[in-house]
Amino acid sequence: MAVPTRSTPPQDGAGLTSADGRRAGRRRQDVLVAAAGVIALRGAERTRFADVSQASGVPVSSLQYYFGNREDLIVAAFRQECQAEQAAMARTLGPSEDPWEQLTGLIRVGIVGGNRSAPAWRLWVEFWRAALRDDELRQEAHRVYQHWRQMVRDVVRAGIDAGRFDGSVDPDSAGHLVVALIDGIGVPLALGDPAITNAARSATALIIDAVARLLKVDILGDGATKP
Amino acid sequence: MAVPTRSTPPQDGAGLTSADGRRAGRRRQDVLVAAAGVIALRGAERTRFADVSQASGVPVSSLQYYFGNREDLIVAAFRQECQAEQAAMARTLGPSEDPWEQLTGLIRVGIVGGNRSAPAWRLWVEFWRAALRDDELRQEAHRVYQHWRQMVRDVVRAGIDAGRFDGSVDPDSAGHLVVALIDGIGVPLALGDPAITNAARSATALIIDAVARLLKVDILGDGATKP
Amino acid sequence: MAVPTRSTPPQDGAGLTSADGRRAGRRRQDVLVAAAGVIALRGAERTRFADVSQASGVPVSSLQYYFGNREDLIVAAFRQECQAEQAAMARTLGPSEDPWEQLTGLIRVGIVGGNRSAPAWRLWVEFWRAALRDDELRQEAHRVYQHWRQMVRDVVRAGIDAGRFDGSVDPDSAGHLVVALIDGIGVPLALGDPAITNAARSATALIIDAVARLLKVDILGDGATKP
Amino acid sequence: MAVPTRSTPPQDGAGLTSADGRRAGRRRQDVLVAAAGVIALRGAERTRFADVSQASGVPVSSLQYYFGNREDLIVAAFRQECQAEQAAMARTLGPSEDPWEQLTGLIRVGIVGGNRSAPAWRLWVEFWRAALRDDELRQEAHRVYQHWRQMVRDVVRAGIDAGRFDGSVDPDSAGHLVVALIDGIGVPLALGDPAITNAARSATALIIDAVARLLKVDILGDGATKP
DNA sequence: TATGAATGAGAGTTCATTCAT
DNA sequence: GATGAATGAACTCTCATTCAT
Repeated sequence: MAVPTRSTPPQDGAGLTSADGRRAGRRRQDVLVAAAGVIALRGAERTRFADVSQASGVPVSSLQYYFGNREDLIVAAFRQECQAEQAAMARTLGPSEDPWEQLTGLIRVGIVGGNRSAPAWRLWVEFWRAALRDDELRQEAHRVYQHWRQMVRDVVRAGIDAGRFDGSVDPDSAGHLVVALIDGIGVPLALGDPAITNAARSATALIIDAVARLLKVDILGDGATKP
Repeated sequence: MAVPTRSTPPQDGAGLTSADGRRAGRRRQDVLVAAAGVIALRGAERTRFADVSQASGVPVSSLQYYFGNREDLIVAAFRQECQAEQAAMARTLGPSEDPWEQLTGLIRVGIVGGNRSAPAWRLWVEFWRAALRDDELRQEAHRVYQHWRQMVRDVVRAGIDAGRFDGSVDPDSAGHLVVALIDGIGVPLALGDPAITNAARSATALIIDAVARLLKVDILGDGATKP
Repeated sequence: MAVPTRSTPPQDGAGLTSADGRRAGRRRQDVLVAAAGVIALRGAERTRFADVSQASGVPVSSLQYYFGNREDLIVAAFRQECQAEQAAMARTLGPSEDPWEQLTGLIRVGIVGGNRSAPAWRLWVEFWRAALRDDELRQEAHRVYQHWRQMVRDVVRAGIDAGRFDGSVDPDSAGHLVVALIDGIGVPLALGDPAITNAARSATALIIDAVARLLKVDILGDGATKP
Repeated sequence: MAVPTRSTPPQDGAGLTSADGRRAGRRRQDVLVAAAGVIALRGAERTRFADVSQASGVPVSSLQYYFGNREDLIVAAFRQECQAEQAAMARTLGPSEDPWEQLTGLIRVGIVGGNRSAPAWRLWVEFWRAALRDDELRQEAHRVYQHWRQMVRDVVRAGIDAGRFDGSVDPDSAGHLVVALIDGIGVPLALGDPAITNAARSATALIIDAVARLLKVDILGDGATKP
């Protein structure tokens, strides 16, 4: 029984579940996804209203009506992407209860993203760049990092408790390191570095191996962590 | 072969050592350093001729006369910065002959940069962003990565040969991982992430520790690598 | 003949007294007063629907529904203000029967307006400016001037007949001059000219004195006009 | 020996007499005159860069290069007009040494302006309106009024000293009144009020007559001021 | 009747670039 | 060789207005 009204202006973050706001949310959402695509393609600074308009089919003035500002549109697109990423992360933890599987799952999702590695990484580089000078985005970035590391930390702690990971490992540090490894391998991936792209061992395997080494994982699950 | 007049519209990289072209080279160099400063401050896309002019004291039209294009000026500034970074890296290897000390030296320089961590990292993030869409800069980035990893690889190999690092370590992988760890920790540093900035263990210590763990370094140098 | 529903898209000037159109008339009136306030504050050209909406609490699209056009809304506001002014003038004549008192009353009201001199004068300057290029407003301005001068003329004539003013005075000219003096002192008042605002003799006294001089008023009312 | 260079950017008020600034001054001056024309025609608020560009033959971006701002262009045009007016006033005093002739000269110039009465008055109304909300223009307006009144005051004082005007007249008040009369008659002139335009006695004669009355001028110059 | 949603038109402003010394 | 003057192009933003309840 969707009300066939046009749509309502954003209300930023709200309205996703409101009665007839669903369509508004839809349109807003669609625009943001389109905007994120443009950003990945052209870069945030070169993302014009005209580009997003063309990509989304929404008139320029409507975009301004929805988001107020070019700046705000870009920020909204980034935030939406961050939320999507975090949601994907959270979903990853579900399937298995094994800490190591959960951890490798997180790493895999972190590196490969929504199965389109390079473009996704380009967007992240754009995000970092934008967050350098935008307070709102910087806060968002801190939140994302915090969430990221916390998920890793929790899994590592669980792994230690379960005797799967070496007890000498500091879960906090592990959180920092795993995230750093992922971001750090993401940069050359974004840049299409042939040394990574064509590496005998894929980026993901490389990182997972390193993490196994760091945690001295008991890969077999027999309680004997690596020497 | 001395150029009798002041200087020639640069020819990129040439003339740096010519007799009185030195002065011209100086000016070019100074401008590029100033430009890099502006880029770190305002972002590459928002770096206008007027900004660089103000920062360097060189008139706008002279900048154009020297570098031709806004784009070209930015690219030149980035390349100059890359070269400076690589030179700094190379210098780091000199003082000691001990592989572990050399390696930690590289890491230290990589993370702390020219003793102004955050601003330097901002410039790197800008560089990655710019390299995403500029062929010339992307090639430059690949070169930088290659050089980086090679230095690490060589040191690791030497360390293994010397029995300081665990023999099971793959020097190639080590190169990738060390560089990834550095870049990966650099991003939150650039963003002023409080979780890193205020961390009990400094970013550098964190990374060095992780690398030690990965390489099972014989820290004491007694030939017994970590278990 | 009562209009059964609330009100009709105004028809300019009609419906003010209809049975329950009174409410609608009220609202229209209120909006126009609010609009006049905005005009005095921001200037007619910079008076946007949004401003009047905010000042009156009436939604933008309702304003358009009521008044049709931005232009038309502005014009209506000015006309309403003119009518109010003329009504105030007419009321002034009532209390006294003495021509000189009536004349000074007119001058006083003309200069001080609705007891908020400067803002009122700002509105008049706005009105003149608007009337320069709007036929409807220009006609209105001519009407206002005519009415103004006529009131003065009539009072002057009565004063001459009563022997209070010098017989050599031409009532027509007096009308022009008195109105000119008032408008002419109003301009610096509107502009906050310190030379007027802080003048030893207030603007009103200055003008009344001059008019007395022009008319050679027999101030004492003893039949002996000034020499 | 005019240097055939293009022109130099404004420097507001300066450069009118500088060596090669003459051409710059010329162009600037021409633009301002053209702008004043547009303002009189369309009103200051509706004066677009495009209008002035068309009227002056100077490209829009050059106008911005010269004046920086639309606002600043308008202000400059008004100020230039004010200066021209004041210069014309000052010139008026020269020819005769007779106070009454000087005074009527001032009045005539004040009312008729540069021999194009109505358009000139439209510009003044625009000026007042603009000065209502622009600090710079408001100051300018105060200066113009001050100068205006001072000229009248000085002439009146000279006239009293010479026995041509009645000694009971206060020169200060006379300054205010004469200026007020002129402005006050200018408004209906600007509005094309038929009652003034077609008046048997022209606006100028009307005002001069009133002033004569106020000052009890000894028109014949025989030392006997009017009774 | 009255109002929120959406959009087109128009204008200012910034900035790289060209031109002429 | 080096620089100031001038200008065109591009883009954001504001705001009246139309449309659909």
